[in-house]
Amino acid sequence: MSSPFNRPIFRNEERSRAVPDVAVDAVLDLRQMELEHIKVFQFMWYQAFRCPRKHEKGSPAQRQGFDLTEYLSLKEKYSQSDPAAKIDDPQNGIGISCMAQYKTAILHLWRDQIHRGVNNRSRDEVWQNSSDALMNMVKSRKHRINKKNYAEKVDEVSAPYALIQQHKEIESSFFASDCTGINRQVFSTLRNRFCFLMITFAILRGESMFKAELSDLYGVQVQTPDDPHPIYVMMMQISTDKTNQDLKLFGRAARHKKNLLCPVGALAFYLLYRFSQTGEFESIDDFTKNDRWFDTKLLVDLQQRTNDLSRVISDKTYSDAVKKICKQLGIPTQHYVHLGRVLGSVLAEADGDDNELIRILGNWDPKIQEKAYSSKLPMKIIRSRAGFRSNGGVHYNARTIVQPPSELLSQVFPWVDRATQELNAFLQSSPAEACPFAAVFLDFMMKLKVVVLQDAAATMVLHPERSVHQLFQLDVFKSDCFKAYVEQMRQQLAVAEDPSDVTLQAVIPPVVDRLNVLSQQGERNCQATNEVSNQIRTGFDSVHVGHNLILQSISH
DNA sequence: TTGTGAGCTAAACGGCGTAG
DNA sequence: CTACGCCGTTTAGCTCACAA
Repeated sequence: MSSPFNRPIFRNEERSRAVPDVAVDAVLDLRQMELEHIKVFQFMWYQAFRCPRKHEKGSPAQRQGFDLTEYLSLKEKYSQSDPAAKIDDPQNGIGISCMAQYKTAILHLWRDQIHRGVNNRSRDEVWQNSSDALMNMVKSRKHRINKKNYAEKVDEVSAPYALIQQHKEIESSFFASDCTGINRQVFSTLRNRFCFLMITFAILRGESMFKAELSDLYGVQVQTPDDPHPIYVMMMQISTDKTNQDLKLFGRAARHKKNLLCPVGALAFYLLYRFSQTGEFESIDDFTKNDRWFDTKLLVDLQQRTNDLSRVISDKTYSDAVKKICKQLGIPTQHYVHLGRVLGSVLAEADGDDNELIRILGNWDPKIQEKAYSSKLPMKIIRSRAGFRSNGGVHYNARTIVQPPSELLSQVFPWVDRATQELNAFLQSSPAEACPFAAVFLDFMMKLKVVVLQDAAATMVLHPERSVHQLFQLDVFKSDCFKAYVEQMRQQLAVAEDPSDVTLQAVIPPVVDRLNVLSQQGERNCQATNEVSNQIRTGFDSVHVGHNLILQSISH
């Protein structure tokens, strides 16, 4: 990990080749002089207006720091622009975070100079308002520059929605069904799949996984008197994490209801295969010596044949795998290592889990979750504002499930199909290009086609007086096909008038589950089983029995 | 007493490259 | 093909001081 602050900054005077620190290096040009406001401002001004640096293809990476030539040409350029007019934004510039890092490095340097007695200026004489104004300018210009460059919007709004729809596909891709023969991908796919599921369902950070050791794992079995089956929870101690002061943090995940999504099962598979390849514990028969196995990492690399199982794998290893899959599935996202954490949090929110609990599971400081991860999908209130009960109950909205015939669909927004095809063809032929938000928008328009027809048909059925409106004089609504569709809608809506049908149907599967479980429990609950079964049978026999009775039966 | 922003810093990301 | 290093840049997210 390259970071400006992973070592003492100004300990050594000489510049070591091993120092990767960008901000520090940039500031190096200031080190030989006594810091004072003008120098600092010029330095920051240059940073604010220079081009972001990229790797030159083919040439070795070269550290740049303060480029005097570039500074002078920038100065020339901006001195010519009309001083009365607002200063132009650069085509593209570094962001506020980078500026903030420079500022931090400068203030460190200033303190260091004070400490060494080579500078006696106050902070205000080094960092003045004009420098702060520069910072504010960089901060506020981001939006303008994005707008001007037509920056992708995908991460701001849409990514979580796409994730919810596709997380099962992500899992299957990790499992890589083509790993049937002897294949060196097998190990890494099993490892990455476990990593993904664990991060998702325990809402972890990637690095908690990378740094975890086998000796951080243990399990807890929980069973309340009402539980027919125990819940087995896998616990992972997190001893090093972003910030954890003196607190010990945990990753927690239970065996998942769905076999394929189970992180504990994924771990079991991964370890089975790994041990079969490494034979690592076969030679350790003495678990009384901690030093013999405590350093063994949970996630290891077998590819490089370093045989060092205490080595932390690089985050890139995992993120590249995730990236590949996202690309393959056409998932618009900027998160890779973080994908599972985002996805886990978003899924929990969509399931209506309490935000406080999400924070606890994700080991989050309050407010960070809302700020950084919330899908902006508070489902409870959204359901309630859409006219449905906000807690409990099933979601039932009859008009939304009557699928319109394709003949009608093709007449609404006819351009969408063509545009989608063209976009797909474009993405296929030039995978390097990415316009994810276009795909998301087209997907939305596809859905709106259906909405148009469903709501129009429902209007015809429920509010026929509105059929005289100009809107409904459009060709599509005049066709026989549409009239047939309206009839279909009429039937569906008529059926749905009887809510007990709906609720009863929704309740049946859990009831059957419960019945099966009870009968498996045998004698212990024999009496209760009969009682419940009888009540439920009565429920099925009579149409008039509401779902309350059944729910009652279930909860007893 | 609770909420908030500045400050700081670790983690993540992206694009290049190399080794096995 | 996987793994991972390097460099530049952005994001995540905690702590603390201070305001409301």
